[in-house]
Amino acid sequence: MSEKPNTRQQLIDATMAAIAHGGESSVRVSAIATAVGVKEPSVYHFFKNRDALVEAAQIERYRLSYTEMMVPFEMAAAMSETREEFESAVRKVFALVYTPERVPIRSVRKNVLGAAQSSEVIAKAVGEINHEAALALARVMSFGQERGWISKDLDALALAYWGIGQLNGRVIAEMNSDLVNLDEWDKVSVEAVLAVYRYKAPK
Amino acid sequence: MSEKPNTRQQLIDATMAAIAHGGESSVRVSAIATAVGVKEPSVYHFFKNRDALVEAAQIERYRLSYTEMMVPFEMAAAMSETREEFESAVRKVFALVYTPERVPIRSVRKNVLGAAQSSEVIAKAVGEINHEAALALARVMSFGQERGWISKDLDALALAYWGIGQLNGRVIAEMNSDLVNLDEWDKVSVEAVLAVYRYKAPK
Amino acid sequence: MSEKPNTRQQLIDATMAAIAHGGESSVRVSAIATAVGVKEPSVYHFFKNRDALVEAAQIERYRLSYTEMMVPFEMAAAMSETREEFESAVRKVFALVYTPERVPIRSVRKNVLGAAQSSEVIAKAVGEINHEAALALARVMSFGQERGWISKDLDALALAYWGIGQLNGRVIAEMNSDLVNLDEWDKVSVEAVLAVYRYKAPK
Amino acid sequence: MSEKPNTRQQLIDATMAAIAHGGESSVRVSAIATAVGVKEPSVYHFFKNRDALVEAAQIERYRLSYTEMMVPFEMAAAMSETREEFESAVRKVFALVYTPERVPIRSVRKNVLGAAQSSEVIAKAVGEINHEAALALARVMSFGQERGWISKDLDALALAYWGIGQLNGRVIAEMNSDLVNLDEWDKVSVEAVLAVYRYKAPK
DNA sequence: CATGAATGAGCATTCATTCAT
DNA sequence: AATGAATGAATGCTCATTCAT
Repeated sequence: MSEKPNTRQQLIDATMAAIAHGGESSVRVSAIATAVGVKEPSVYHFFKNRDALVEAAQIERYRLSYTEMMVPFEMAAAMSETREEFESAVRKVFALVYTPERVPIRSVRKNVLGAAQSSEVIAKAVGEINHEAALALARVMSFGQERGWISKDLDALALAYWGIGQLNGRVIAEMNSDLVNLDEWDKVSVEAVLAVYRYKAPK
Repeated sequence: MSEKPNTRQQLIDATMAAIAHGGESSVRVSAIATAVGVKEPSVYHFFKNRDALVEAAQIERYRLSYTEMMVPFEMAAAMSETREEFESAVRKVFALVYTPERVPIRSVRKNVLGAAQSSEVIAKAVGEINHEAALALARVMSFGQERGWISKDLDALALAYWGIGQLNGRVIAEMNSDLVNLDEWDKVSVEAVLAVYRYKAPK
Repeated sequence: MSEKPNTRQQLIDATMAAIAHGGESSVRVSAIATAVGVKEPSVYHFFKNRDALVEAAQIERYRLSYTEMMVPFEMAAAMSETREEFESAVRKVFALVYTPERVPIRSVRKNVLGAAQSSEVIAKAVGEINHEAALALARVMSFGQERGWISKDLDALALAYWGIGQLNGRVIAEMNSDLVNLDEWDKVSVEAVLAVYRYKAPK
Repeated sequence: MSEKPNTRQQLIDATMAAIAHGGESSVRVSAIATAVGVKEPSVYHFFKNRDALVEAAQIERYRLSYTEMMVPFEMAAAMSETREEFESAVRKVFALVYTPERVPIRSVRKNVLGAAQSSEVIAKAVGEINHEAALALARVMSFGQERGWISKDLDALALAYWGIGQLNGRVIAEMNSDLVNLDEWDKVSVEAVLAVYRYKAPK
């Protein structure tokens, strides 16, 4: 009893798949329509034009890449009682995030980020999503600062943005996973995170 | 002795400019030809097709974005004598790199990185360039490790890749420069770098 | 009730005319579209590409060249009662077929036959059309054999193919109609046909 | 010591091969040049333009297809002493000509014939070659007529043209060699030839 | 909601040919 | 005899988009 056509969502899904496959500019309205099993003009019932469709898909892609990622961090922090537990939680979250299965998710972000350059709308949406995520993470940072687990000499929001940036930095290493030892990279990253949390400003 | 036509290089230059202006998909073979002062068919004398031209240009763009960046770091390290001098050098290099004028350079990299997803050729070239840069940086890391300025408990190459990744992480903050304080972000980043250099593995 | 656009057939017709005029390679998609009164892209709405259009037209040309030719033979044979009448009918049919007005029709066939060499699709279609015609003619041959007007020592289908081949053989003479007496050629051909019908295998 | 470049002949050979492969219109000057190991401009040293090259190749193709074929017939006839020997010789020659190895040769002719339609020059050359062959064959016919082996009621030249036409007629059967029994076809053809040689005009 | 038919607006690409070297 | 570089002249084809049904 769930035979809803829901053509609109299917179009977005097909577009997301197309983008994942060949990049934004490889999206063909005709191909999307065919993939969903409708004809081209139907696409225009749901989206003003090709760009609107692509934007919707890109934003959806970016959003999905986050929701899968931020939740555990908030939870892990909330459940910690001591600095040791907190640090252990941080390590676990990063171990989870740096898992091979997450590579395509980062790939998505790398891609949408590139697309943002030529689309105001996407850039704006991406910025908002990033900020939303950063704010959520900043709350965790503040929580840690209050507990004394994170240095109060650093700005919580900046810390959050920087933390998210860690993930983006990994894509470069991932592109040469045969040349760099990703485990070592992860170690550097996690230790850097923990080290900076412990940072003390010189008097 | 500057009368060489060198049409090929001019075509690449014009394409680089076009990409910088409107993105990869905005490149028009005819426009490139016109810009260089030749006719379209001549483009095909030097490049198999439009894609080959765009690839050559993207790779060149990426390469240029690095050469402007890596040199000072190597020099700064080589001139240090003490840990204090080294750390001071690191701070200066990052201050230089995180300068507003460098934003467009990172933007280029973000962009080519996105393009790499749909082009094997570009992905390969980008990977190679990254690795070349990472190797150069790894030499600096090793140098620092020998001097005792950088922890020997971390892999030099991983440290290098991670260091380069810092720059990529900044683009996310740069997209919301009105919401995050970039100076704070830079502080987090630099302190993280220095902190991780000083890392000591637990016994 | 003649308001049907039937653009597809019109495109084939225009292409047939174009081929007849300047050969297969003279076909211009734009010219065809203009002739039919539509724009170029519409051509691609009905045919995958130029080649598909040309193929369709060539096959149609070949098919038409036959339908104009086979019918009378079947009728003539069916109406004969005696060997004399049959032979007289054969002479009349050949007289009709070898008429100067038929030269262009043979020319079409010669032409399509040449085209078949570089197109699998055309070759296949031509083969089928030939066979269809040969089968029809073979029925006439069998009919004649049953009546005792045609030798049973020869294969009906081979006779049919050979009979059709007579027409193809004439094109060579037609190319030098100033040097050969075509009436004499026709006489040889018809007498050969009748003579072979009367063939008796040696004991 | 036979290292003559003889580029000209090589160009013709390469062109003949190209035509055999994809038809006249598939000939690309660049491809021909590459095949021979020179650059395009060199082609223009030897031929005024592409058409001149193609014509030379087509005529060569057609000529070659004949020289391989006519000689044995003349010889066979000249060596006969009686009608029985002559008929036996005719059978042998046709058996030789209708051999599977000759199929591609007829294919060449079918092809050049098609090409002749769009080129005056080729048409003229083909006509001349045909006529030359027909004249040679007509001499054999006359020889047979003098000996009383061939009906004097038929024109020698027409007989010659018709005889050559037999070969052209076979191509249609050859295109469906899986559907027609070519041996039967050959039988029809040879018996028709011999029967027409024995033709007697009604008084 | 859906689509067959049609099109405006480009654009990449091919290819024969020339010419200075 | 050969060629690197360049080009004039087309031409096939793509693709987003519209609209009547």
